[in-house]
Amino acid sequence: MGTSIGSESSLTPSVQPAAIHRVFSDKAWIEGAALHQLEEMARLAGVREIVAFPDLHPGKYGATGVALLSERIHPLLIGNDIGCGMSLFALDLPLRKLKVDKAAARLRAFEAQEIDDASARLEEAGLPPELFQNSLGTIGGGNHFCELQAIDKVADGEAFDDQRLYLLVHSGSRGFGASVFESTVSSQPSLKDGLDPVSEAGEVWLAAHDRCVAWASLNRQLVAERAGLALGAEVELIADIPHNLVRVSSGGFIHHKGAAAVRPGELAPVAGSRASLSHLVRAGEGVTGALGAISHGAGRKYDRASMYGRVGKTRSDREQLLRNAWGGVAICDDRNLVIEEAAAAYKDAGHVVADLAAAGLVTPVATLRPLVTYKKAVDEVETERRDRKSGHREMRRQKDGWR
DNA sequence: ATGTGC
Repeated sequence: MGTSIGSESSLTPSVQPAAIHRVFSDKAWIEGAALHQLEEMARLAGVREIVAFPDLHPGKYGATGVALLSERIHPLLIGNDIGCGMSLFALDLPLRKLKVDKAAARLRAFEAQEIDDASARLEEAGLPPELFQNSLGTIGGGNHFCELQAIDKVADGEAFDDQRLYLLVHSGSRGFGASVFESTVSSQPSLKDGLDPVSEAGEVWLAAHDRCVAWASLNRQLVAERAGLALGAEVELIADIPHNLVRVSSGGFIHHKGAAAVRPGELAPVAGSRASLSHLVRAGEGVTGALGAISHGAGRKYDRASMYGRVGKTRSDREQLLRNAWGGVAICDDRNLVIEEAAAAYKDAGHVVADLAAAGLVTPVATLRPLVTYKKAVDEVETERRDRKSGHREMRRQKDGWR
C-alpha cells in the first residue's frame, strides 16, 4: 500500500487507505461521525496504520482517541494543545484527615501560589527561561482539570497505598502550543497533506513540538506543586503520560491524538468523570502492537454544544452538577463550562478500561474516586495576576485604603 | 484547545 518516499505521490492521498484497527467492543459508544473521520484519516498523505481506542469521538481535524503511524507529519491532527497529558501524583496527606469543603476552599486559590523560580524550572526542563512563564502552573479550560482523589479499590495482587490522597492533573501547553499551531497554520497553506519531516517546515514544527511536550509536562508538575502548597502537602510523581504528541518510531511518526503514549510496564491514568471512577492501569506487552498507545480517559459521549439541551437548565440543576455521588465537589465558576463538561457528556471510563483490558493492552491497578475537581475559579486569580504584572496592585491597595 | 476579543 505504499507510496514511495520522496516521489510526488507522497504528497497525494494513498490510493490504498491505511489499515484501521479498532480496539473496542460492539458495546462501546462510538459516534458514526468519528468512524467516518477514521476513514478520512486513513486516506491522508503518508498514513500507514491507525489504531482507534474505545474513547474514540469526533474532533475538529480528525477523530480523537487515535494513534496514527505516518511517513509525513500532520500538525492538524495533533491540534493546538501539543503535549497535553495526564499526570498522577501521590500526596503525603492521609485520606482520613480530609475535609472535602476545607480542601475545596484551599484548592480554589491554588493558582495564586507562588512558583519559586520559574526560570530555573524552565531551564532544568531544557527550555528558554522566559518561555510562556506567566502561564506555567495553570490548568486552562475545556476538559482540563486538577482533581483530588482517593483510592476506591486496589486490584488483587497490586500494592498501592489506599490511605493516601492523590492528585490527577490534566493539562497541556496552554498558549505556547496554541501559538505553535497558529504559526504553523498561517505559514503552511496546504497543511492537509501534512509536512515532510525533513523539510524546513517539518523540522521547525518538530522542534517546537518537543518544547511544547516538555513545557506541558513541567506545567502539570507545577500545577501539582501549587495544589500541594495550597493543601499543605508534598507531591510525588507517579505517572506523567502525554496523549497529544508525535513519537518517532522505526516505521515513521506515531501521532497520538488523545491517545496516551505508553511503554510496556508503564503506569498510566485513565481519567473518569464526575460520574465515573478514574483508573490507574499498567500497560501490557500488547501496546507495542497498538502503536504504543492506550486511551487517556473516558472520552466524550456528547459534543459541547449539545450539552446545553441536556443539562443545567435550572439553577438547582447547575448546582447539582457540581456535586458527585461520592460526596465530592467541583470548583467551576464558569457556567458554560459546568454544562459543557458535565459528567453526562462523558462515557464510563470503566467500560473503556474493560475494552483495553480485553484487548490485552492493560491490566487494571486501581480505581480512584473524585473528591475535589478544580476546573475554573472566578477571575480573582487572573485579575490579581494581571494587576501584579501591570503594577495596578498598588493602586488597588490605595483605593482599598481610602474606603 | 487559546493572554479565548473588539
